[in-house]
Amino acid sequence: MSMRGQSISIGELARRADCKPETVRYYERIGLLRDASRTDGGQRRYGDDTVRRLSFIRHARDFGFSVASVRELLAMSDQPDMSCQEVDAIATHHLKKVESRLQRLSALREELQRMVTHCAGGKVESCRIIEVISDHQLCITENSHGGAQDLG
Amino acid sequence: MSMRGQSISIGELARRADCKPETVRYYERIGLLRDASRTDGGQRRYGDDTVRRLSFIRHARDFGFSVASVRELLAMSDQPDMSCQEVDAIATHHLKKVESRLQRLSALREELQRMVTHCAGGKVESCRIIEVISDHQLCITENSHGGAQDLG
DNA sequence: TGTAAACCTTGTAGCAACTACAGCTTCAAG
DNA sequence: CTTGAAGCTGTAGTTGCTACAAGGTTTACA
Repeated sequence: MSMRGQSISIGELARRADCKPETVRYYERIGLLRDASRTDGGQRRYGDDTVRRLSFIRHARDFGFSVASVRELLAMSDQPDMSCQEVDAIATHHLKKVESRLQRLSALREELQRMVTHCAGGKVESCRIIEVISDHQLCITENSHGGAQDLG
Repeated sequence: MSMRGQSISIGELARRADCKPETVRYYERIGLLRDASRTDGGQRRYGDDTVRRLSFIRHARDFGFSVASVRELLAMSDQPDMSCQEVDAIATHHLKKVESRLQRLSALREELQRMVTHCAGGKVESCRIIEVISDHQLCITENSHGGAQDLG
């Protein structure tokens, strides 16, 4: 095995994949990235394969896939001969979740718009925003109820 | 001070505000709810005022306001004579965040739809989904880039 | 009055997915 | 050969809860 291409430091790797060294170490710790080879002094050195792998991870995370899903996607992409049914299943499942999130969020936007529009700028006593938050009855949409999922 | 109206247990309170006892204790710990009065045996007892306050908190959280924002909103609603400019500012700020989140999410949905639609169901080798995640160049929208914010 | 179920108590640890230190060592440029 | 940036490990913090364990209290019913 040649050492050629094992010349990228953790900082450089992070820069190329648009994240931070801490994140790289974190991914190594949880097993998304394999243990890196080291210099004599103990610093990590990477090759282009890891740049590609890390970029894949970051993009998938950007797309909103959970680390667990990324793990599965990585395992599958490591086996090019496999059927991609499972890949499709994960993506479709994710799409469903995104769609329902989208619905909730847009109901929420309408409610907030309504609140803000109706706030006359007077006293807190008669503030439309406080009222709507206090009394769910004043909501138009039923969608805006149902448990907050990290919207905040 | 009469003890009348201090007869609601933590479980009952939680039920009325649609959350769990653990959450109530948590809110007490972080100072969103004041320390409750206790029975001789040391159990918490509440009045209707707390039911209203907790409902307010839960609704605000449902609307996606952070605990920090809820804290500010509570402080303001405790002062009915104040101008509600700040309330409006918090809500408007929140609305902006919701709107940008919404845009990102809908770009994400399109990309996922495109991925899933183009996945022919063949081998992982030629899987459209894996390709798009691997290579951001294949994305249509620019919006789908920019750092994942708790999408899942 | 006894007892058993249902509820409550505190404290602690866990979740996701990082992020931010502190206190030290190593590397690379000049 | 020095200096300053970057890297190392390990641990704790973030947000907003949730989930125990190991006990104590309340309440309803017989």
